[in-house]
Amino acid sequence: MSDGVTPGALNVLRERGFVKQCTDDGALSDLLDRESVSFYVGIDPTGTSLHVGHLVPLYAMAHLAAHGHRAIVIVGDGTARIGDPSGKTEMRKMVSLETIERNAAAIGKQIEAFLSQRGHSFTMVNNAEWLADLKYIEFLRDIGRHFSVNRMLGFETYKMRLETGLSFIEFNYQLLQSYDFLELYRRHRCRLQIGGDDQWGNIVAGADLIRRVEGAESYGLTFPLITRADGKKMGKTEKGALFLDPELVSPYDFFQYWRNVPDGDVAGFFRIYTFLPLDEIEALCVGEGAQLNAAKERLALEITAAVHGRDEAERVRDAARALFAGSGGDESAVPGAALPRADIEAGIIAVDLFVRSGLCTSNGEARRLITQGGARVNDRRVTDHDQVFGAGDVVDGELRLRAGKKRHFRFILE
RNA sequence: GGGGAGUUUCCCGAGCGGUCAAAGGGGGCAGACUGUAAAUCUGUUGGCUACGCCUUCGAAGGUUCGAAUCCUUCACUCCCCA
Repeated sequence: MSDGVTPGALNVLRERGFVKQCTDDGALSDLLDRESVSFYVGIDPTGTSLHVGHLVPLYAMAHLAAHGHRAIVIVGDGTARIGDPSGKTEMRKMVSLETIERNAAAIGKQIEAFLSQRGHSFTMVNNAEWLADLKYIEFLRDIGRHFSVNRMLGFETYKMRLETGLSFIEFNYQLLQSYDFLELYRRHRCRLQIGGDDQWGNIVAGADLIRRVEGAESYGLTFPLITRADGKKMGKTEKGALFLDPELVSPYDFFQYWRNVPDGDVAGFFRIYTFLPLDEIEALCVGEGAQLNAAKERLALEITAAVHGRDEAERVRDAARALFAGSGGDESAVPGAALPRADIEAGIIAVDLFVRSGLCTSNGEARRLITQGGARVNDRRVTDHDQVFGAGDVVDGELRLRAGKKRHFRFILE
C-alpha cells in the first residue's frame, strides 16, 4: 500500500468518457486502487506545440496523477525518427534530429505548464536513450522473436496499409513502441500505457511483450477518438490546428473555438476537457437555447483556464463578452497590433487596413469582404474600397476592425 | 526486372491544342435567419498598380501563332506479372 493513493481512478476516467478500450478493466482498477502506479503516454514531437488533440491524454494524466499515480511521458525521440503508421494512410515524413529535439523540449514545457497548474508533476524520458544504441541482431533475438508477423498483419492498422503500401521500417514501429513499454517497466516499474485508440495494437503488443519477457502483468488503456457532432474535424480551424502555444493561436481565438462548439458536444466536452464535477456538468447542460449557450461560455472558460491560466481565461472571456454583448468591458484580450501614429495620420484606405490587420489575406479578399458588406471599422459598415481612415477615426487610441460577425481586430495607436 | 494507369487550382474531381484562372462537388468566406450553435437559402472563392497584366494544371526541356491539353527526359504514386 503506497501513500497518497485515492481509489476510484479508473472509474473517474470511465465516467468522464476517457475509456475506449482497456486490456483488463477489473485488474487494472484493482491495481490502481491498491498502489501508486507509474503509467506512460507517448507523444510524437512532430511540431513545436501540442494541439487540442493532445488535450485528452493531458487531462487523463491529470486525473490519474490526482489519484496518486505517477506520469511518465515519452516524447518519442527514437521512434519519431521512424514514424508510426497507425491510423495513417501514407508514410510519414521523417524529421531531422535537431527538429525533434527542439520540439520535444517545447512540448515538455507545455505538459509541465498544464500539469503544474494542478500541482502535478511528471517524468519526461527520451526513448533514444535505449533505442539509439540497439544492436540489430540482439534486438531480433531478444525482442523480435516474440512477435508474430501473422498476427501483426491481422491488425487493422497494418491491414489498411497493406492496400496502399507499408515499408519495412514502419512495420517495425510496433516492436519499438513495445520495447519502450518494456524498458519503462524495467526502469520505472511502469505498468500502464495510455494513448489514443489508434495505439491499441501497439499498446497491447507492449503488454504482451512484458508478459513474455518479464512474466509480469501490465495494462493498456485507450481513449476514444474525439469527434464533433457536426462532423468537422476536432480542433481544426481555417488556419490549421488549434495549438496550445499562445504564439500560434491566441488565447482569445482558443476561447472562441470552444465557445462555438456544436450543441451536442457540450456535455461530453465538459467531461473530457474540464475538471468540473459530473453533477455540476449535468446541471450546466440541462437546458437548451440560451441556457446551453451560456454553458458553452463556461466550457470555453474552463478549458482556456486549464491551458492558459485562469486570469488569462477570464480576460479573454470578458473581451468576448464586450465584443458580442456590447457590455463595453475590457477588450484588451482581443487580438490586435500596434499602428504607428504617422501611418494613420497619413490616412489608410479600407482595403489596406483589412489586409494589414491580417483579417484578409489579399486585397482581393478585402474588396470582396467590403462588397459583401462584412467589413466594419468602429462598428460602421465600410461601403467603399477606397474609403480613407485617418486620425479622426481613432477612438480611445484604437481603430477597431471587424470582418463578418465574429472576427475582430484592434489597431492600437502608438 | 517486365507491362499498365496516374500526378489538375485548399480537398475530391472534370477538362484532352485556342472560347481555361480551368465544369461539378466539398470546404472556406460573406449576407439573411439565429442562441457567438445547427439546419436552410443567397452570393462569393488565384494574385495585381485590374476593361489590362502576372502566376497556376508533378519537374525540366521541346513542337506550335497558341499547350493543363502534343512530344522528350526526370521524379513520385498505384495496379498486374516475376
